Amino acid sequence: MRSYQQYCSVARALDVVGDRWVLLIVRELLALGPSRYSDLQRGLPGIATNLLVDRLRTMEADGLVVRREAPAPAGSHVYELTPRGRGLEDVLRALARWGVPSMPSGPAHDDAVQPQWTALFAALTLSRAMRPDAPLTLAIETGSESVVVTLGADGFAIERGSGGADVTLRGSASLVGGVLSGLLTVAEATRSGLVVEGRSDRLTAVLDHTLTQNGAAP
Amino acid sequence: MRSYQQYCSVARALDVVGDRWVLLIVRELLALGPSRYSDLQRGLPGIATNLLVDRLRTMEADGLVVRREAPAPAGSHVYELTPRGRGLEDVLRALARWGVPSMPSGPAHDDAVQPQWTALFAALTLSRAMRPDAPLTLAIETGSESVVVTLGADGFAIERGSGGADVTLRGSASLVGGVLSGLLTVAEATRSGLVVEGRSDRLTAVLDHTLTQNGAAP
DNA sequence: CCGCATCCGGGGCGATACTG
DNA sequence: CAGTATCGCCCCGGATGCGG
Repeated sequence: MRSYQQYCSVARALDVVGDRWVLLIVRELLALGPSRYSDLQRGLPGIATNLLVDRLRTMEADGLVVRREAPAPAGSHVYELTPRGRGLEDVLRALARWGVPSMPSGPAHDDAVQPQWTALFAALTLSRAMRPDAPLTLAIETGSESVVVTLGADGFAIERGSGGADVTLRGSASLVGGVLSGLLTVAEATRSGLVVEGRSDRLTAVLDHTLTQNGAAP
Repeated sequence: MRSYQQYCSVARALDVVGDRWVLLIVRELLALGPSRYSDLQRGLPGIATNLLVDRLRTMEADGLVVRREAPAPAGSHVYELTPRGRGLEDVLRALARWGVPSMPSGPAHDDAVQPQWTALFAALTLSRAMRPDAPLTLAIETGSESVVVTLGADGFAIERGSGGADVTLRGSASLVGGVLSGLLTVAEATRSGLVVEGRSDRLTAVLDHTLTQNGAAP
């Protein structure tokens, strides 16, 4: 991106992350951790292949990602966030929160829907409210795919699959998102077709804690 | 901006604020309040006139700004943030913080430098640490222009000029910014040429409070 | 002078095809 | 699987013009 040439930390930040797709690439890497090129393509429907490569190269030069040899047997390599790149978590959290009012309308007919996006929203907004001693695993199933989020006070992890979670949320992405953002209560969403399995009490406890935290502290 | 067409609140947010210059326009309106077209041009060196109009129209359609008749005698009109637009304060705060590591190098030879940018940084990062009963007015003089920031627990205000503030910071933007971001102590910056006048003790108290708040809270 | 509108050149971006 | 190459378009930047 062309620099704004302004000695302002906001402008400087945008010089690096203001380019199209950059923050969404960070989103994918933050959600799913070290990822291969094709994994990123899956999570970024609509991106052109040349742009994905371009962005990854630039982000590597800017110190946001590193390209490493893949672990274990795979002969390929993976892209991974650096600490500097992970520092964008606060930016993504702010954007994710600000974007909430545009979500209740539901996905347009040609919008892509992927569960790790909802999972990351949960991780970004709920992780801060976790008790240090009681992590929570949450399965999110929107459409045919599903992921499991592990929420802890010290961070989070998201993995594809649906292995034994404490709670499972199954239904349309807007219902699941509505519950996670506090716009809908679990009871309301259930009435609208959301399926909740497992320890729903633990989920509502975290949601309540998050809401009071945001409502009380200015 | 072309939509990402992803049902993700981050992508939705970027559909609205991801266009070039949009967040910097928000920065200017957040810093200086209702502004005329030419005021915005002053604060956004490098923007083309057609782009500024384009962005303002789009932002108006998206509900970020409103165009009002100018108050008092002026026959013109002003642009003002809506509550939705002001909601981007958290996004700007996160970006401003993330951009700090790119500031100590100082402005490049053709970088623009304007005091309200430094003032907004101070407002965004320090306002949260203010005691409810003790607002602080801070004059910032970098180069020939100067502004006064009023920091309160409930918000902030920035005005051009230099009328009687509690504290005055005069010097290069990187020294002033270094102190405000906590990278330099007042003593260190003073040794490097920063001039501090007035109640520097009240400034250091707020800075200390901010640092401990960010250092302690996870 | 302020607040735009118009025009034009260049580059970023999007879609597809192709290759090691 | 992980990119490279190509092409067309539209966004962006810079300049100029113009009405109130």
